[in-house]
Amino acid sequence: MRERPSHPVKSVVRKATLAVDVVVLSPQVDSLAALLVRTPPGGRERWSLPWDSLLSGEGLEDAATRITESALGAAPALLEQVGSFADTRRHPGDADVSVGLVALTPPVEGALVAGAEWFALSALPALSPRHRAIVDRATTVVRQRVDQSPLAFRLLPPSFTLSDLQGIYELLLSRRLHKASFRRALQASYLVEPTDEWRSEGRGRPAQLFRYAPRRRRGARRGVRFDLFTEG
Amino acid sequence: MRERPSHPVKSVVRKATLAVDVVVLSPQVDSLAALLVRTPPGGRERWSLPWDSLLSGEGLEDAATRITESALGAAPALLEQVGSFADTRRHPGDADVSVGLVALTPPVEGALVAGAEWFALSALPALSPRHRAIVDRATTVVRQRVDQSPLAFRLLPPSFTLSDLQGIYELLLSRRLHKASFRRALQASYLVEPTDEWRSEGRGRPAQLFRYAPRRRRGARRGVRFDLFTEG
DNA sequence: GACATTAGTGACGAAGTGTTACTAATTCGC
DNA sequence: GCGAATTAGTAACACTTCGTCACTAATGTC
Repeated sequence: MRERPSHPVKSVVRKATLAVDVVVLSPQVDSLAALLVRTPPGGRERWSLPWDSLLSGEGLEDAATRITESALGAAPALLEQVGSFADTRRHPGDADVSVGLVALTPPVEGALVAGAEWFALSALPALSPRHRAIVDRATTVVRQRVDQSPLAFRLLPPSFTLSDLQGIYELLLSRRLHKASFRRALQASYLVEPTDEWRSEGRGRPAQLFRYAPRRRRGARRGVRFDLFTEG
Repeated sequence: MRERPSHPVKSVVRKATLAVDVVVLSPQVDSLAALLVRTPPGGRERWSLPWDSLLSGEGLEDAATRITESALGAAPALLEQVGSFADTRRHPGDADVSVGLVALTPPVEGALVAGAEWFALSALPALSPRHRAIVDRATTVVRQRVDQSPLAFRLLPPSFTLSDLQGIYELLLSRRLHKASFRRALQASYLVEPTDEWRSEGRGRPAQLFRYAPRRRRGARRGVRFDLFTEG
């Protein structure tokens, strides 16, 4: 049995080098894309996630917002933590500890900051092992939370068609969804409301535009589901 | 400051004081309980979560295991990260950054380490604001993951009755479940298998003992559910 | 033996889900 | 102009899942 000092030896909190690493995601033409920044010459990889140290007194989400702005030129629409990492996988700045966050943003109009570029998630360049792990964790977390958090709506402009929305869900889950089922479930959820605008994309029938307008629903109160213990 | 000759100054990763804070949970008589340790005299609160700094080269889960052992006298059955915290809420060791983890353990036989004690989650003593936030986050995370991860089974001994299991789910979700529905869903999940032992608790019909023995199921592949956007 | 107590199951109606097949409104090619 | 192609949107059916009720089963207590 280990012994605790029975006395006021106030233990000192050790210091560690700490990085905040952000996976900025946005929908591209036909895939989800992550924003990477070019690394200074001399590093092992040419690209990395946007990252920085935590400034003193700064919260994690504040730092992630600042880091996103410095690479994207705009603040993200939503931030979520995806986990912390302190194992031996190498960080581009050799940080002892990384806090990983995922930032979501709809397609951005303005130009990116110099040195930043979008890469499809399925075609990322080489990243440091820790950054690679953070990206993988981010995609897992996004997939897990997509139906408990309005993630998909943060990847779209304020008004969107239901086909747009379904497309985002399909990107996030990387599988096809059935149109009728998707709309019926959406209807039942009271998450969107129709606007009186319609959009014509060229061919095909014009689509009605909707906006995200969640109404408080009475609690679901479902039983346990013993869902996907399938650790994918 | 580290410099690379002939090149732009490589930004230095700042140091921060870092703590690993563990919420150790175990089922007590009729509630979930968290393990707290007595703080050295002089602090603002008399109790805190078990915590420590990260030793150099140590992974977060390794640290959490070590910290749990030092308060519980045994390793936890399961660990999960619940989030990191760097806001202004006070930590008992004034750490800049906390990484919070939740540790699950079935009722432990041996004695606790001196200075450690179980408290029902619903009747915790005063904790530092950051520790309070970590506990709250831990209960939320546990509730969210209870049907995606075999959390409940880690709070039980290797063999258990289905009523035991249902009781754990009710503790974790803090609501009553219906017996028939619970068993039907469990049946469909192929997560447990019966042993040939039975347990008689005194009154009532004896119950068959089961063990956790998940069989790989074919993927569920359900549509999107637009579930609980009800941020509790 | 009557009763209380806990374990375990069958079955019914309601709600939810996957799918097919349809109608609607537009552009394109001719 | 007109049919084919294309995209949007919906009705309806079969089937599954879920909440609930009502029951049977096996033990201890009096």
